[in-house]
Order: sequence, then C-alpha cells, then structure tokens
Amino acid sequence: MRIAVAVGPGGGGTLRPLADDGTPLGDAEPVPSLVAAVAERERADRPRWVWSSSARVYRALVEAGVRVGRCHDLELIESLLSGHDGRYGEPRSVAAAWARLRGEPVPDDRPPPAEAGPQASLFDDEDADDAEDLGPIVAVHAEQQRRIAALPGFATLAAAESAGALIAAEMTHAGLPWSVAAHDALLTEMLGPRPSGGLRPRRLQDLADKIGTAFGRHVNPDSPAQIVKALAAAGYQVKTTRAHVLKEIDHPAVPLLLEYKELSRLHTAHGWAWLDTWVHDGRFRPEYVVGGVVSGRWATNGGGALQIPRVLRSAVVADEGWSLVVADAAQLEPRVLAALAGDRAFADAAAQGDLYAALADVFTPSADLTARDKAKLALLSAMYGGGTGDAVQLLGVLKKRFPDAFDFVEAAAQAGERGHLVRSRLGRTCPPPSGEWRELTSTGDDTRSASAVRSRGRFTRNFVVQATAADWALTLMARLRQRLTVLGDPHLVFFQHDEVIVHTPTPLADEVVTAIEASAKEAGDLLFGRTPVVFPMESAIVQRYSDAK
DNA sequence: GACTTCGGCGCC
DNA sequence: AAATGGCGCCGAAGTC
Repeated sequence: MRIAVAVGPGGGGTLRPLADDGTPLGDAEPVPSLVAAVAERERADRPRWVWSSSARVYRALVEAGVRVGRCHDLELIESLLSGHDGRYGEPRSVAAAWARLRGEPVPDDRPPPAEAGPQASLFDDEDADDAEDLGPIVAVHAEQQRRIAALPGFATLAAAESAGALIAAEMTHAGLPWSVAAHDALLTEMLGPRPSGGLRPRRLQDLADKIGTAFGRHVNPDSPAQIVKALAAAGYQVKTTRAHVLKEIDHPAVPLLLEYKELSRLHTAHGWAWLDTWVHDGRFRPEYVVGGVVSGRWATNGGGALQIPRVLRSAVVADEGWSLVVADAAQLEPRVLAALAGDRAFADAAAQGDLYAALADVFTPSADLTARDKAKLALLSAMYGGGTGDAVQLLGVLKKRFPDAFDFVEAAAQAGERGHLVRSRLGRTCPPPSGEWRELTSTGDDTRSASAVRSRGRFTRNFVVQATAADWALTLMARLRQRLTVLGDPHLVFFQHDEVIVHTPTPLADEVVTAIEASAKEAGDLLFGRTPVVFPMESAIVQRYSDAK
C-alpha cells in the first residue's frame, strides 16, 4: 500500500491511501500533525510514502524522530523519467510535472533554501502559501507509475533512488563521528598552532618566506601566475605549476613549493575554519545531494564530504563502546563492466577476489610494470577512454582476449559520438549533447569538432560503467539499511561512491559485516541475475576510519 | 563590493 | 600527433 502526503500549514497535512498504480483507495484525510500521523501509519501499515521531496519532507520528519521504511520521491523520480526521455534537467517539482501533465506553462524549480532554517521549520510553518495540494501529488504519482511500468528496471531504480533519499536524510541527521581534538592536534602538528585572524599558520608562513628567499624576490605561493613568472626569471619555462610539472624542475624553491601546496590545501580546505563550520557536537553533518551527479553518484553541499583527505581519517572516531564498520567494494567498476558485457572469459576472471590478478596472465610484465599493473591500466583506459603511451598496446590485448567487454564500452562510446543516449543497467540516462555540441559537430570536421566528438564518446563510455556502479551501490545501501533496521542501533553514517561506514555498538559489528556482505550479493543478483561475477566487500571493524586499509 | 572564471588538487 | 571518466572547494585574478 502507498500513502500520499501533502504538507499543510502549521505542522498538519493531508494523507490519502493509494494503490500501487496510483488509484486512490479512500478519501483524503486531513491530519492535525503530520509527524504523529506518519509515525502511526508507519507502525500500522508500513506503506510506501509518496511525497514531493524527501530532502524537505522526510528531513523534517527525521528531525522530529520519525523513521519510515520506504518512499516514492516524486521530484527525484521525475528527474529520472525526464532524463530517460532525453529531456534532461527540465523542472522536476510536483507543480512542474502537474503543469506538463495538463499542457500548461511549466514553472521553473525554486532554488533550494539557502539555509537550514526553513527546512528545519517546515512543519512549524504557519504560512499557507507554502502548503502543498494533494491533488497534483496524487496525479503526478499515478502518471509516474504509468511511465515506470513501461520501462524495464525502472521500478528498481525508482525504489533505489527513493531509498537513497531516505538514507541521505538519516545520515545527515546522524552525522559522521568526528573528533575535534584529534583534528586540531593533527593540524597543530602539521601547520603549527592555530593562528588568529586570517594569518597563515606558522609552518606555512615559514615556507612562504623560504620560497621568497629561494627565488630572491617576493612571491605569493598561492598565486600560480607569480610562481610561473618567478620560475621564468630563474630560467625555467612552465605552463602550469601543477605538482607533477614542478617535480621535473631542479630549483631550490621547488621542494618548498610542493610542501607548501600540500599543507596549504589542508589548511584552506579542511583546516580550523572547516572544523568550526562543519563539526558540531562531535558530528560532521554534510548535506548529501542524491542524484547530484549525472551518473547517479551523490554530490554534497558544503563541507567537501566526498573529498575528505586521507590524513584526516584519523579524526573520524567511533563513540565509546561503538565501532566503525568501514566497507568498500573491491574493484567495483571493472566488475560492473564484466557483468554488463556478459563477456564469459572476463566474467570468469571477475569471479575471483582480485580481478586484476586474475587478468594478469594475459599480459607480459615489463621492467617498470607488473602484469597485474598492466591489467589494471588496460581496464582503466577502456573505461575512462584513455589510450596514450603504454595503454595503446594494452588495450589491444584487452580487445583480443576479452572482445565482448571491449565491444561493450566501444559501443557506448560510438553511441555517444553520434549524439545518442546511453543508460545504466537500471535505466538512468545520460544527458543529451548540448545544442552547442550539435552545432559544432554537425558543421565541420576540424580539430575542435573531432575533439568534441571524442570527448562525448569518452563521457558515454564511462557513463555506462559509472552509472551502473552507482545503481549497484544504491541498491546495496537500500538493502543494507533494511538489515540494519532489524539489528537496531547500527546505522549508516557515510557513503562515498563505493564505500560505506556504519556506526555500530561494538558487540554487533560482526553482524554488520555479515549484513554488508549479504546486501552486496543481493545487489549483484538484483542488477545482473545469474552471473559468475562477484562483488566482494572489504570490511574492517575499527575505532578510527584511518585504521581501515 | 559582488560576482564569475581559472588553476590547482582533494576524493572515487 | 594526441587523445583518461565523475565531482566540490579554495584563493587569485578578472569583470562589472
């Protein structure tokens, strides 16, 4: 059973039970308190909740202490359906979908609220202007269900995306356990004591001074342009100041610059200011953007949650009596390719724990690369569209020995180059080429045109793999969440593409590991059915994130 | 002063 | 001859 929800003013709202196809099963029922009504109906019926946006509605429910098992997120699913139809990025609000349904002018999506305030107070809002109408919600849901039913795999995608939205709201609420003391100690050790005002920490200022001395002139090490000029004056012509370019230069300022860059990065991106802004009450609470990346990967708003530097993982510390279960999918993307392509020889290799090692015997080692290195390089090139240097020859080996796998990504690349759409296993669809791209590639056969064509080929080549990996990861998390609910206290606190962290009472950690493995297997079965390909999770039970791997 | 773009680098 | 996918965030520099 499903229940549609419309948020009303003053914490109230309206509920209406629906059949799976969206047909109303009863009258609309006004309720004075959505929090109380949802909690009660969840206990009684465990329905799939149909609402406009989990990021708004469920977030407010979670803040009020309510949890639900399943939902249908109308905005996220509208995005998926639009994308499937090749109308990527059209407005996705219920109002917009309702307008399209009736052939009326489609309103633009409202920009997301700037601060957390309006969301936290969603249910306290007395403003009747913000109240939702149940009619459009019911109608848009029915239309979405009609469209989903015609698309193989899409019901799974819709359920997984919606589950992801529930998980994202819950993870933001729970937060990643973060030790301010450990973080501060690390910064102090690497940068010197916390400076006052906007000053550079001591270690950075020392390096900046030494860099000036080494060049014999004042240089702001934060300015690539100034570094290029200073190097030119010293007789070194460089186009950029990237680390790998600087490393080739024999000048006393270079080691200082490299150290400065590394420490400066830590200070500006994850220094004390970050700590003040993003960590409260021992928790880092990033805001996840489900479906924020075209491939179905998540993005985050603020805090750079998906780019936590490795050195800072020692600041992620479980609570007393609790542990972190850190689990990541080993070699996920090549395994996904093996399963997608149905290449028998490749899939047999992917039935092994170390896929690259299993492929190694078809490559011959050289002085600088082992056979396993070569296998890895060949596969990454096939998926990312590389093919320079050594990779050319390695790709040739791949093509000969695993023709179906090679052809699969080649077909995706060619579709992209022609301007066609490609899709993930469950139906998530890449954006169509821009009008600019079409114009550029239709008129000429000059270098710019050829370059644009190849660029889109690389994008679609990678999309089919990356997006299917995202399908898999989302499915894994949805299953894992259900299992964790049964266990009780253990809960997800972090997700990064192919890696999850569960915060759990230590006595339950082993059961969490088992739950993760079972969920990974289920995700593989659900996406690919019978396949020899395995999707192993490497799990570690640790106190600190940095102790995993 | 507010805004955008660029260069660079962190993560997968 | 050259050709590697996806992001977010920072300070500097340029623009209005």
